Amino acid sequence: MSYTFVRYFTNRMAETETITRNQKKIARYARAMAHPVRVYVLELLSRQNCCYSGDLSEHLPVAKSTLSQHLKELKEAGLIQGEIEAPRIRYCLNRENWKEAQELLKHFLSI
Amino acid sequence: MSYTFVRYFTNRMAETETITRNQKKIARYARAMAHPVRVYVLELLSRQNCCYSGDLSEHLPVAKSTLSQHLKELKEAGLIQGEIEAPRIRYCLNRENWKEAQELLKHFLSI
DNA sequence: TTCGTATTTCGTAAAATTTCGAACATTACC
DNA sequence: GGTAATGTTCGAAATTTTACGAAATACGAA
Repeated sequence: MSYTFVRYFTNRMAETETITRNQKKIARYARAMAHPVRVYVLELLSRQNCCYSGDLSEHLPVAKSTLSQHLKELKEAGLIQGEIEAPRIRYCLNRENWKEAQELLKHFLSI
Repeated sequence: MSYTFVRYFTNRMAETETITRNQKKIARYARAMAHPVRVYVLELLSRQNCCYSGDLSEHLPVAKSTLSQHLKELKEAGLIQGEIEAPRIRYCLNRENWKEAQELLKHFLSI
């Protein structure tokens, strides 16, 4: 059970605050997924390992600067990471955090 | 497999628009879950069937009007519903839409 | 009918999100 | 050193979100 790697306070409310750390994390990840463009990007990245901003820009109906903004937010949420490669930047999922988001959200949805 | 009740365009991109209907739905549900208070409420409701606004208000560190606003957003997202009962209002999950959210998000997270 | 309880809606304000085009960075190649 | 290719950051504007207290609503009970 991979769940054992994430501690859940949700059942015991084992913290002073009524809203737990995990609930805040869930909200944070959900916020990152709260835009169609970002859902599209995450879905693409979890299917094919990596992609370039240009690939996305070709298909998505938003300005490059807008796309860049969304990528920045996914990066700030910890869900993706970008590696500079020549004139381009290669974006990949941040597997570790993606896994945490999976576990937290799936658990949250399964209660 | 309950998945058969939700059609996924995510693999085939079977629509004219690059962003699919389901990706928009996922973003919409994620947005509803994008605040700690709303995560708390959803988690409580999926654990115990129903609750009253007052119960929540007692525990959460927000003004009643703020809580009411969050409940309204969950209602607008289709995730909860409120039934008038005496002077109070009893909030429950909207099981049908909650199930859709579960299926869409879990599938999205499992790709 | 008047009062108290439970909760929402309104008005308002601050902060965050979303979007775009223009300007700026970085590197590869003549 | 120029120039093209690929992206990001900046500046600005519109919209949305979040939050609160005060006022309004709805209803049961005295």
